[in-house]
Amino acid sequence: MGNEHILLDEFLQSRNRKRSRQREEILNLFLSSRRHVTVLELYREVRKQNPHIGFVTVYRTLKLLCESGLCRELKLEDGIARYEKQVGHEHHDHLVCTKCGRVVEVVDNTIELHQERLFKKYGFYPQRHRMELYGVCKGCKKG
Amino acid sequence: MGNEHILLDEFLQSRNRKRSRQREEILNLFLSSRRHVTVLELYREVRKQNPHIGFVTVYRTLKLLCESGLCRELKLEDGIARYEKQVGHEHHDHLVCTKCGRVVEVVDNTIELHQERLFKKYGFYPQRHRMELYGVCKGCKKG
DNA sequence: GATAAAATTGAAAATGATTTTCAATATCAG
DNA sequence: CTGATATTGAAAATCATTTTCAATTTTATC
Repeated sequence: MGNEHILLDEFLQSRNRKRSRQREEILNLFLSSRRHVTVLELYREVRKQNPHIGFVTVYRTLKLLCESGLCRELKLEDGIARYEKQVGHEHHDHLVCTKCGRVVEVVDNTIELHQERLFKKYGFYPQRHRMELYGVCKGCKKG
Repeated sequence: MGNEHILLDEFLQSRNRKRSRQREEILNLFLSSRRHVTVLELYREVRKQNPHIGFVTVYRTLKLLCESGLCRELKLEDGIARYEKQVGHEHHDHLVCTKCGRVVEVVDNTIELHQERLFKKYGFYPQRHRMELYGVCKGCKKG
């Protein structure tokens, strides 16, 4: 059993919630799916393996994974929720190709620093931020 | 007639589209409404003045104003479209209070510069970006 | 000014992602 | 094992937004 399963179990325990076969399977497929997966994409994977698991359960499990800290929800311009693994992944922002949809994860420490300064400047207690850069990637510029 | 009405008319002309009483009224109320107005908020204003103007017309007119460059659509974490005047407003990002919903417009040239660098670094042609900072404002920290 | 072609309007219905409902089923502490 | 409690899944509800379409308005042209 992978580390993530242990973390999920601990989370469930701590909240008086229960394990289930479905959650195990969905977590497994989530972990082996591509980054920035949508609910529908993951559901299709799940259904291949176990057609008895419902769409709503995938939805709910992804939300649960976000609560547990294993997963992070990402909403780009199209407004559709995408989910990315959190464990073993540092904070990062996203660079998105508006032609092919490719998503690159980026970090810039100077930007991070200046974001903190903006919070301070306006007297805000910082919680989180979102930064997305939209452009056309190398491949799509040529094509 | 304000400058914005002239700009809208020119835009409509250039696209073989037509002026209308509704568009005039909606533009007026949009211009005098608070920044970051939602469709519903603006619709309520519109209805006060002219109950015959429909909800969908307000929707469509705001989209039209965005096309014309008079207006910019903004989607924060809640996913509800908000609209802000573009004319006479420089580019800016948003600092949002997660308690009271207050929105502050911010600019940081260093951040802008480093965003450009990120585009360059990954070989992207830059189109636009979105940056939102979420925290708790001074007033809400005390309360 | 009249007119015809084309765009706009508004009410209702459709859409599409997400959430809720609820009865049946599964989990787990004791 | 058992009862209390959580989860499941199908269907229905939600909610912002978009589309449809017949009636109306606008505007270019006569």
